[in-house]
Amino acid sequence: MNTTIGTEMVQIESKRTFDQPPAAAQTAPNEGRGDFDARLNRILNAATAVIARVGYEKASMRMVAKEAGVSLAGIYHYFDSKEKMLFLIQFRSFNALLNGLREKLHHVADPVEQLRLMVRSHTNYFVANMAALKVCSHELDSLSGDAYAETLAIRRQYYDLTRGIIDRVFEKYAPNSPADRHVATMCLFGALNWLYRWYDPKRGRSPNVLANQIATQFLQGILGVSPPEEPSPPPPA
Amino acid sequence: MNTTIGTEMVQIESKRTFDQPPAAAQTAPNEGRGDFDARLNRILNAATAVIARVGYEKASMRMVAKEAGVSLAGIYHYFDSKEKMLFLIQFRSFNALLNGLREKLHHVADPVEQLRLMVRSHTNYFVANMAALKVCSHELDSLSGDAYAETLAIRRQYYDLTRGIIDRVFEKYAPNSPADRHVATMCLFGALNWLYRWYDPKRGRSPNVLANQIATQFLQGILGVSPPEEPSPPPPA
DNA sequence: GTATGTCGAACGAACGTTCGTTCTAATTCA
DNA sequence: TGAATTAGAACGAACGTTCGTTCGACATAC
Repeated sequence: MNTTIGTEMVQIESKRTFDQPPAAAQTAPNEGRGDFDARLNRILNAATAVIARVGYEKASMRMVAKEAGVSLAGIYHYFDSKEKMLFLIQFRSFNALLNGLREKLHHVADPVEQLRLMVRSHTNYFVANMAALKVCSHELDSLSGDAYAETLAIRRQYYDLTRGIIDRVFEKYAPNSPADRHVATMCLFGALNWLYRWYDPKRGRSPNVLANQIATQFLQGILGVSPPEEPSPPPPA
Repeated sequence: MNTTIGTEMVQIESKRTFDQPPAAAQTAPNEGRGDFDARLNRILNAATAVIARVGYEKASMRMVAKEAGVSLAGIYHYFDSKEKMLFLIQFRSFNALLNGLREKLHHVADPVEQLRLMVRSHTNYFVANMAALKVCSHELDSLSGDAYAETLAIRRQYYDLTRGIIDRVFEKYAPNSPADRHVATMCLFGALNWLYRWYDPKRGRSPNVLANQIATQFLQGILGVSPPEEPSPPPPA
């Protein structure tokens, strides 16, 4: 099915199949789908909140049903299983994260600025979707089989995208650094993925200040000197 | 009860109470305790392995019993409950980590060297006790009530110890840095606690090289320049 | 216009399984 | 013998999932 995530469309499998062209499926061609999607999103959001609160294993389908205001059996009209439900949550988030970053990177060429962008993008998405990103960070191994492989593939793309930026930063500004690029990348992911354990946007520094410090620390850490500061307003958009 | 962890002794509560002096507790004064402790450790190690493998909620007491080669009911002679068992695992690890670091810090005065020591100590403990530290990093919220509060208190001590080092690094080498000390500290913990997700000592760089890179990146990150390198061999032990 | 048929959506109830924990009786060891 | 410790059966509770049914909106037939 086509589900809107942020601004991009991604293919997501749900229970509904579209082997037949959906032309004459409904009299009101969009109203039926709207109902379906609205309810799907409501359940997914409820599930995300519950899983973020108590963890995947402790989160029961009954809790999700209560939080979503839906019957227990009603949930199974949208997912085959609890595991597929978790898969959808993670898949949607990782896709949004990945596609959002890809799009933004087109407007920036310098690798240092790209890395700042990556950190800012990740932090902002985290602040806007705390529960979802907590589920993504904490329940990485709760899937198995094909579902796990599929999320792993997306995470791998996100890693490769970030790793490429870091490689270019090294190449351009510290080509002779002995630092292991993989270790450096995972340190950055560690700092970012650990956010869900401690960062509260309502109590701490603003997301932008936080992102700036993380990015600056990381860049100084691998380059050994203060990297060029953010150039005053970017060239005409 | 007194249980040996690494080289230090820590107070740990288990099922056995010592309201009575343990003098005449057993005919063989040390052999009985040895049996008890050996079996306790065997069960704890088995539980650590199982929980690290499948997670706390999915880890059943039956799995632990099988892994330890003990009957299901037999486990409950050593713990009141599954939660107390997890508590003991975390409590022992955090205590070992904390006391190990405290002891080592006595031999070093410069805060930069102290921080390198902290990273090396943490990394080495991780490599030597991968399953335990995975359980400590991943199951932080699986406890509740008093057990949670108690582990939180130890973690707080570990944070304070590290935070103090970082504060002194700033004070001595970059007193005017606008960086938030708390954010800096949590970035370091993020990089360290994320290790269990990706680092395999058998496949990647050696623990010492890894620790060096993490420490150097962090120090450069907050100081903006390469910090003084490790002084050649330490003074006579 | 009304009755009939169809289909997806949603429901409460129940299924079989597994969980943490407890009970009881047998066994072990000094 | 007697105290300590075991294994295995059994408990109630909670789990994910399925079942048979009902509801309501729309299409068709008369």
